[in-house]
Amino acid sequence: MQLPGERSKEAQKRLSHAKILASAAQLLRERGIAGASIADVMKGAGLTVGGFYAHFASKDALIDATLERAAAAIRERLFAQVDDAPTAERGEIVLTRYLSAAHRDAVTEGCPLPAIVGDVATTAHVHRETLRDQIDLFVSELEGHLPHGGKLSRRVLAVALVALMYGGLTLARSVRGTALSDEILAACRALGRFATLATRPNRTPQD
Amino acid sequence: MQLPGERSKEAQKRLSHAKILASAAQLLRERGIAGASIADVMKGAGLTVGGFYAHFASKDALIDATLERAAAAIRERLFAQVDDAPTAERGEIVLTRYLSAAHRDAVTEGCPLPAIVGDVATTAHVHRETLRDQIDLFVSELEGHLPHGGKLSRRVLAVALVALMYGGLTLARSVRGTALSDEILAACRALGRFATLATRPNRTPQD
DNA sequence: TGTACATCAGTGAACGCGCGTTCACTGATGTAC
DNA sequence: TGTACATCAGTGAACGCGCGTTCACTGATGTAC
Repeated sequence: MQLPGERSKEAQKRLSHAKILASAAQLLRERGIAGASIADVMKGAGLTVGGFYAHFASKDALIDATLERAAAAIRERLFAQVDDAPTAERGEIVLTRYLSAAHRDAVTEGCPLPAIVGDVATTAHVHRETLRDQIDLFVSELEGHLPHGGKLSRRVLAVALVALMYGGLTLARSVRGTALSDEILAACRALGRFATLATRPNRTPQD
Repeated sequence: MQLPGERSKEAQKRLSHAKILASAAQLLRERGIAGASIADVMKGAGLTVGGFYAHFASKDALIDATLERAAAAIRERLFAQVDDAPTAERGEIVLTRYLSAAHRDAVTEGCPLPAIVGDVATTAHVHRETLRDQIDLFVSELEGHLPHGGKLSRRVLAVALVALMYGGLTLARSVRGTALSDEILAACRALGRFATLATRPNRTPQD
């Protein structure tokens, strides 16, 4: 007999699937595509290598699924409660969260872009479409939180800010532990703040 | 007898060394660290694998040397003749060159950062110091071409612009062939232009 | 100038290693009657 | 309810592959006398 929520064969598999994705999400962000080996991902899920292919058709499929998942997770955290703030400040809030020392240091819980984009730009072309979709989602959601009426259109500003955030965070992580790392985060926050606020200098916030 | 400029044993070795570095510079930028295998680098130099270790102590040493070389080369091209332009326009010139479709597409002759930074941020920690030095050189040289008196200090603006350029170019390459790719370049140019020009709105260019 | 020896850049096969993927097998769960 | 069979998630060894690195060897160049 099967109580709802108890382990049936199906439920057990779904649980394993979730564990694999969670393990992959951590390892992918921490070590990149090549560094997140299937053996390590499965070990992190409490399973062994061979079982992987009952859940995913290939490593590529896992990476795509993990990228989508991790990107959705960071979006949720970045934009959480942003609507509580006045429109004019929302962009800066997102920017400050993304370009924080906390985000730089908490690699396994953060944005997956730094671990993915470089490889996709060079050799991992298979993930281009998935990546494009996730960048689009990020840009669109950010755009929705930016004020109208700046000198740069909301779309242009959103696209440029995503590039600035990605670039700043990735550069800061690449020189982690040096003074330059903190400097990069601070400078990108400053430029971003300047762009989100000063683009609409003669306007009264109105919502 | 040995004419100057003729092939002595030493000169021959120096020539091979240069060929290896040139081949590595191409492959590194095109395929990243992992994609630039020693066998392929040596083949590109017209040599075979085993000879590599007469020139470099390890692959890591090759990557460091190549990164320095390629970074110096792109700096030279980016800042070429910039001094001929008025101070106020110099930042924008560099920005426009870096964030051009031509630079995005000519991967093997371009900036090495997109091929390197992501890996150094995740697993290739050995190259952190070399990378830091090259970022520093890039920032310093850019700073020297920015005007005084903006709302952001020259240093802050230079650091942020490097992050914006790196981020924009790498993102644009990662989604190469899509409409988003061109959009990213254009948006980053727009933000960069806005920051370099509009930061000093009430000043007369004076040099 | 000629000869014998030393040097060493470059060759190419071999090494150990970690990877993604495959596959015969196991054993708990699910189904048929 | 009990029994025989089917299913299939997960195991763990094995595969072929490409990698960085090593090493015995080659042969042209350089040196000593």
